[in-house]
Amino acid sequence: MMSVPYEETQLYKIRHSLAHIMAEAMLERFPDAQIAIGPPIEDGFYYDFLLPQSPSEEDLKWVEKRMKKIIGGNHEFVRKEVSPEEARAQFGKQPFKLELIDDLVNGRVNEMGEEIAAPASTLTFYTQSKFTDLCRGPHVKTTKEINPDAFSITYKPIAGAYWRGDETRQQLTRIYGTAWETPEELQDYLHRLEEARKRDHRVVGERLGLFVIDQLVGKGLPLWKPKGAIMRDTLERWLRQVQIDNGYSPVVTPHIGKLDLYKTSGHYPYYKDSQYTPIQVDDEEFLLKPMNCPHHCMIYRSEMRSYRDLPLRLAEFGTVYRYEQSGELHGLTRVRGFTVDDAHLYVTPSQLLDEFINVVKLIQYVFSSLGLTDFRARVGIRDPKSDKYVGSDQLWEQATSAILTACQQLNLPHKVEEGEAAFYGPKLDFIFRDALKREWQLGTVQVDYNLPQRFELEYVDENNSRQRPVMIHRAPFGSMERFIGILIEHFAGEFPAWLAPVQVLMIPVADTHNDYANQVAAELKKYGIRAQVDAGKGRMQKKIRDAREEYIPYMCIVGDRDIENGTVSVRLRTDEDLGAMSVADFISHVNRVVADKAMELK
RNA sequence: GCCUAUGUAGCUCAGUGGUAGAGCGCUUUCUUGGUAAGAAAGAGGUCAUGGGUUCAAUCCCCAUCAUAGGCUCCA
Repeated sequence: MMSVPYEETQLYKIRHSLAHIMAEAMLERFPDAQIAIGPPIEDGFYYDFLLPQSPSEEDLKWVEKRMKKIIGGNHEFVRKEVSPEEARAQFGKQPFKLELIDDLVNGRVNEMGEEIAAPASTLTFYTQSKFTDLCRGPHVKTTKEINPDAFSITYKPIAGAYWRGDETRQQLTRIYGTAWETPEELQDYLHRLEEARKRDHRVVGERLGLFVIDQLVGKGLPLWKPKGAIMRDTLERWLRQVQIDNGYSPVVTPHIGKLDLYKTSGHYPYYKDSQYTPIQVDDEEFLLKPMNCPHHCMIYRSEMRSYRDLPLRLAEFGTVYRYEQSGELHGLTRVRGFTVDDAHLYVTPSQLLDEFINVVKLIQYVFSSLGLTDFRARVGIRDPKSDKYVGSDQLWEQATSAILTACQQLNLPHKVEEGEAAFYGPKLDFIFRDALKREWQLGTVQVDYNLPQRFELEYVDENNSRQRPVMIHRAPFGSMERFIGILIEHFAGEFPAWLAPVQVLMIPVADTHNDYANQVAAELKKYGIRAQVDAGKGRMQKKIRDAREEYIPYMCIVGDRDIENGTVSVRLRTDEDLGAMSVADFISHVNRVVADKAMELK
């Protein structure tokens, strides 16, 4: 299917034009405002302003109303080519625009900060109604093409944004808008946002009792409650076994290490700002472990290695601590203490490609077992303009080409992106799209020639000469916290049975049936099924309702009939009624669904 | 870290310049009910924290902390 690039669509023009209309209305409300840029984005547009005071809700409502009025005026968007001098004259009181003009005329960057090929000798203006903007277009012909009831600028609070995305420069006020061709599409979009809010893992996690973040413990330091911990443990045990089956060796390392360890690894100067301050004890300094790699390298180095020992695959669910900036913390997806499903593979150069391919296959297996099928691969390479990377060009070439070759051999569609590499090597990331089509970076595989060098890792080859191994870093989940956060949102709390914290809830019809319910639950537990009895007060209808709201996959209603026949009456969280079945049949049913990691409960 | 907003019971949220309320949840009692909320009573709050204004502050002002939406960042 051929698709038209976004830049050429009508929707793009509508959104771009609305950005200009918003700027016009804003200048009426705030005549002293300085205007920066206002591009279309996914789902809408924004415009950045420097304002004397921040706009209130009333201001935004006024502006939105005024925008509808401007649209109703049926104004033309008039394009005009101008010389740099004319442009400067027009925007004499708009310093941001003057800077943009300078950058265009001097052939530096365009309004989005992208490098441009040649200096611009002419610039273009677009004018609608009483507003003229420096802009390359395209726009709608007239405001008639815009449906005044298909956009909103009050759907989202105003935001702060740095001029040119540079944190050392001025902070502007950004107003976001969303815009569509029809009011129905707008409603649909707002509805989707509402849905996303409802499945927010912070909300669902609280409601289902999975985890809690308490400020007395510290920001970004989640506490796993019993129901969350059992999920996490289930995932961890499964992945650990999968890894053991694939030749990985579990290891365990401490939560702190001497500062010198990270100086040796080279991590310390690079990530100084995002680490907890070192702990001083006697004459030594320790760091809360920000990554597991150095510890694993020391395990490698603790013995003389032969080429026969390689690949050596060291795996650890290693908890690390990173001092993320406070504004970046977010529920479970961005935290300060988290557990990486980490492994480091030490391989000979000739094993690199095969091992890399095996790692990717393992990650694919892990994702597909969880029913996560919608993901893409991204190859992150160096940003040629940055000097933050270590290692020789030759090693970078080698590593990059190994990754690209692996992608080709695996037939893995991938996109190469500059500047996405780690400081020590290129990487392959798996970007997952959840049920709401939002993208999340999950698994990552990285090739590293740097750490083996820094730790002087060696093995003895066939000719009895010492060689340097290559290292592969990999984490299919990324981190347990982030991964579970994403699973919560993807499944909206309705986990497949094998992951559900409570798999079966026994609901006695009356409390005279509690004994039987307890007896059946004990039997289920014997077979490894996570079963609970709701022996509390209240009617069974209420208990069914509560179980539904907790998304418990199986409800077993038991009363006189079931006691008489030795059955359970099974109701699914999908409201489907499986009717009465013997306890033995139910156990084998649940065990099959759990063993298959099936998405369906039937 | 920066911009903006918010902070009242375990949760969701009303409310007021004269020291507080609802629903859900929790406890107890009554109800023993076959597939989405039975009834009643009770417990529970230094109104985020610290200052200031005031005869009087949960409410107004300032600071701090936390949270949210963004920006920047993300080994």
